[in-house]
Amino acid sequence: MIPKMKKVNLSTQLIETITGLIESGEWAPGIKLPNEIELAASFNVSRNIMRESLKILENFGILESRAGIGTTISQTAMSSIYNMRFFNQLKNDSSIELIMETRLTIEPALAAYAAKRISDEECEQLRRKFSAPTDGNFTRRDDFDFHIFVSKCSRSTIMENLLFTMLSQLRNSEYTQFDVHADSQAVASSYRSHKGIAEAIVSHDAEAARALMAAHLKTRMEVISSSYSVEVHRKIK
Amino acid sequence: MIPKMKKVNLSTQLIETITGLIESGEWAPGIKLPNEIELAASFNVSRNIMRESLKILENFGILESRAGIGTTISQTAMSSIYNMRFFNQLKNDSSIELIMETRLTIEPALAAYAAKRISDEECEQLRRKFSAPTDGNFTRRDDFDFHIFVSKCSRSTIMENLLFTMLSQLRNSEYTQFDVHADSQAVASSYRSHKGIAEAIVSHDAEAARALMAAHLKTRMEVISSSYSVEVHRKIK
DNA sequence: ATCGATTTGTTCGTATGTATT
DNA sequence: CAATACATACGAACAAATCGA
Repeated sequence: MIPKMKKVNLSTQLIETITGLIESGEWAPGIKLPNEIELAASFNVSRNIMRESLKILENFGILESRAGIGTTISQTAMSSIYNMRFFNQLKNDSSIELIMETRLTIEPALAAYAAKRISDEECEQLRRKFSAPTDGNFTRRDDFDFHIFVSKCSRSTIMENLLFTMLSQLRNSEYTQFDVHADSQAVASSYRSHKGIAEAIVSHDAEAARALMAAHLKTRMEVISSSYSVEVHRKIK
Repeated sequence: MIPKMKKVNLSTQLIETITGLIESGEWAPGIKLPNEIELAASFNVSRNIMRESLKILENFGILESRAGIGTTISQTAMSSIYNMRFFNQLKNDSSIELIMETRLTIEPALAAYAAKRISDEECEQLRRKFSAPTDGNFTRRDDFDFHIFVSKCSRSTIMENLLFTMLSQLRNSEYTQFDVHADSQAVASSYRSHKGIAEAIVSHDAEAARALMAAHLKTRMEVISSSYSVEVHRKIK
């Protein structure tokens, strides 16, 4: 098995070089960069490659380009670089433990906010989900949908988006094959947990929703870590 | 006052068009795209513009390009698109209320994890911070540093990075001028809170650290919302 | 208000390296 | 090994935006 090195292309190298220059303080926020042609020359690449890199950095909010003016280093460059690193970490290096730990922190709060802020229409939707007889047809997709629905009712969009991103990671990860729902007993247990949480939310009982969600996630974490302690330590994707 | 419309350039439009095609299902994950020349022709742009857009989408993990093979839509395209949207929201549209609500959820947990996982060396650093006489010289920067330091000790890097990003937002926002630290009484109060949290952490008392951090943030939120109820509703930046 | 200088935005043509067959 | 298909990269040019004289 070959390590499968990915050859980094020029623009990726350039991006790292430039962010390094900014972090080291050599390129300070606010200063104006040389024009693209000079930049390309000094980095010894073509203007097109230079532009690709600048575009990506602009996309992250690190640089700002305006026609006729030039390119400047954003005043918020430092925080944008952290933004970028956060994004890349979330995309590539999130272990299942980290994700579950984060879920355990934010989801009980999301359930509590949902109980306080859910609309009447959303209550109706939530009731319908659990009135229909779902005998054995409870899938992992239903699981994701439930957690996402609750988070939407919370109106706390930062955490909602974070949860969505993490759940998408889990959905795409190797971990899915070890999902507790493979076990039919766990399926039924999970379904009951969801039903309990939903009831707490529609009756606007924030503290009950919080406690039930915390208990639900703790149970799932224990099942995962006890059954698959080895595999779980592997990184996602 | 002119609305200051920024002309969207071609690659930005292209990115939106392509993500739209993927979200609508027209371009499904896994399928191979036509080569760059054909793509550029069908979108009626030049190859360089096409490449700039593809590069950015590749950077977000939505597309995958390999020389000699072609460009394919990533299997994780859907979650990557959400990732991208989350990132953009966090970067541009986070209100102070949302940020503070999120901080109130994650920071007590981070303090608790820090109490459990802090190293001896970090304990020493934390003690030093509060043994020195900081008579009146407690700045907003110290405030940020304290919260960041605690989050680093938690070893929960997802929440740590999220917090860092949010604090950077606050630091760069208009809100800084309304900061509670303008009030010297609040400065002293905030410093005492930090000291108490630090003591709980170095003595590995997780629940005390959690409770003190929660109380600290709640106090600050109340000060902010009572004193500056109008301004606070404005978006950041 | 026009003109010219500067700089990014955009396009085309061409050459090179890499992977598949 | 050769042919093919493709992304990667480079260079030169024109268009459009901005600013200052």
